[in-house]
Amino acid sequence: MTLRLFNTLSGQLDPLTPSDGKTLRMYACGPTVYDYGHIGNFRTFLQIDVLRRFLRLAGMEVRHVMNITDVDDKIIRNAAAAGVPIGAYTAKYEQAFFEDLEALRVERPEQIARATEHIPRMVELVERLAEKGAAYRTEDGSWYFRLAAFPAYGKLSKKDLSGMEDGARVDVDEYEKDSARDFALWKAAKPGETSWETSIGRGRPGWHIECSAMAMTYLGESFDLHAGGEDLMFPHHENEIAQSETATGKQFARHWMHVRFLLVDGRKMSKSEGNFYTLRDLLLKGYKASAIRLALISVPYGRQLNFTFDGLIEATNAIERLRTFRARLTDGAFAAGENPVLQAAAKQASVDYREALADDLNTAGARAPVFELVRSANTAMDQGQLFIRDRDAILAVLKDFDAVFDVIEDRDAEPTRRALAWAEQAGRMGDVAPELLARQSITDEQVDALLAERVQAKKQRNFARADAIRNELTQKGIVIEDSKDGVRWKRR
RNA sequence: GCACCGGUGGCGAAGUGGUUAACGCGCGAGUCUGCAAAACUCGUACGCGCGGGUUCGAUUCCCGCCCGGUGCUCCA
Repeated sequence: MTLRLFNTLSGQLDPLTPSDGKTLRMYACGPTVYDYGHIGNFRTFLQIDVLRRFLRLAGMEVRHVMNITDVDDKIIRNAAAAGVPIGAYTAKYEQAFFEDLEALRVERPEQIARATEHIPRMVELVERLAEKGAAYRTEDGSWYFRLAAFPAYGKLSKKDLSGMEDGARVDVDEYEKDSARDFALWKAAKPGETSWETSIGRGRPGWHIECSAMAMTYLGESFDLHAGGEDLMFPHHENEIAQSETATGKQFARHWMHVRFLLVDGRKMSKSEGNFYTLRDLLLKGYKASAIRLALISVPYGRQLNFTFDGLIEATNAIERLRTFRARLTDGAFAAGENPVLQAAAKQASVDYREALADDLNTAGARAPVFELVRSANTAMDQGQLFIRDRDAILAVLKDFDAVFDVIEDRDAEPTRRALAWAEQAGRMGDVAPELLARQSITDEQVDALLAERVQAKKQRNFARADAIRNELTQKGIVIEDSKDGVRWKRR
C-alpha cells in the first residue's frame, strides 16, 4: 500500500516512496531546546509520528533523522541570564522534551542530531558554498548566502521574490549584507558568546545551515522526505534548499510535508493571548496523555486544528469507548466458531482504515471504520453472536489501529505520575487540579478491597451500603461497571 | 496589500456531481439493570457560508462576495 502524501514542492498528492526501494529516508526539524514544549510543537511531532507509524504498518522501513537545535540566540541569552553554560541549559530542556514525547507515545527517530555536535560539517558546507561563490564573508566575520546564486529560490513556498522589495527593515547588525534577503550561514562571535574556532573564523552556525549539514550527514545529499511545521516553509526550508542544492547541484529532498498550525480557541497560541499550554500544563489539569495524543492527531495534519478543552474531553470519551470495548473482548468468554457477518466487517474495517491513512494520512477518516466495527461487534456480543475467531479478527483490527493511534492500550498512569513528581519539584503543585489529586488518593488495592465489600453487600441485597461504596469511589474518579463477566473499574 | 487554507448538525469532523450526507462527542426517548455504569435501539443537518453560473442534476465544478485563520519577521 502506497501512501499518497501532499507534497508542498509539487503542490499535489504524490506517492511517497523510498528512492532505494527499501528504506524511506526522512528528516524532520526538531525543537530548539530553550523551554518546555507546548502543544503546538507536539502536534507537529505527533503528526510526523503518525506518518512514520503508518509507513511501517504498510511495510516500509524508515530512517528518520531529527535535529535538536541546541545553540541559537534565545539559548545563548537565556543561558547567560541563568548563569550557566549553554550545554547545561539545553540538557535540561532536551531531557524534558524527550520525556514529553514519551508521554505522548511519539516514537524516537532512528537518529537524533544535535547542532553543537556537527559544527565541522556545517563549516565544510559553508566552505563549499564559498568555493562556488555563493557565500561571502562580511567585515565582522559573519558569512552569508548570496540569494542571487540560486535563481530557483521561492520554489517551495511559491514566493515570487522579484516582486518583493528589500524591505525597509534592516537589522543593524546586518548592514553589510549585499542584499537584505541574503541569510546568515555563520555568525561571527560576539564578546562573551558561545563560539567555535574554525577554518572560517570564530563564531557559531546559523539556523538554516544546521539542518542542511545534518540531513546530508545522515541521509546523503539527496533524500526522500523533509517534514516540519508550516511556519518553517519560509524562510527556513527555502533556505535549506537554496544552500544545499547550490552546494551539491542535486535535489535536496524530493518530498516536503508541512504540518498545519494548531490554534487555541480559534487564535494562534501565544503567551500574551493567555492561551499557551505546555504538555505538562494539561497533564496537571488532569487530562490524560492518550486524550491529548488523540485530540492532536484526529484532525489530519494538512488542516489547522482548533484546540479546545471540549475537544480533549471528546477524545477522552472516545478512547474510553475503545478501551471498554476491547476489555469486553479480552475478558469475555466466547464459543468456538465464527460469524461470517463479523468476519466480513472486520476485513472491511481493516481495508477502509488503511485506505484512509494511505490517502494523505486522513486520520479523521481512518477512525470511522474502526468505530463502526465496534458498534457491530457490540451488537453481536449483546446477541451472543460473536465467536472466538471473530474476537481474534477484531482484536487484530484494534492492534492495527493502535499501531498508529496508540491510545487503546492504557499507559496513562505513568505520564501523570511523572508530571506530578515534576510539579512537586518545580514548585507547580498549585497548578494541579483538585480532581487529579483526589484520583491519586486511592490505590488500586484499596479500590479492589472496597469493590469486594460491595459485591458482598449486593449479595445480601444491602444496596444502601453498595451504593455508598460506589459513591465514595465515584468521588475519587473511579467508575464501576457491573457486567456478566464480573466487576470492571477504571479511573476517570 | 499580496499569498495560501478553511466555512458541513449543539460541538469536532469525513466525504461525494445523482439512492437514506460517515464517524466521534453531546443531548432526548426506550431496552437491559435493585439503581447505576457499560452496551444496544430510535431520534437529533427538509441541509453542506451567501449570490450567480455550468449541468438532466451540485453540498461536491466555475465566478463573485462575506466571514474565520495562517504566512509574508523569530516561531512547530
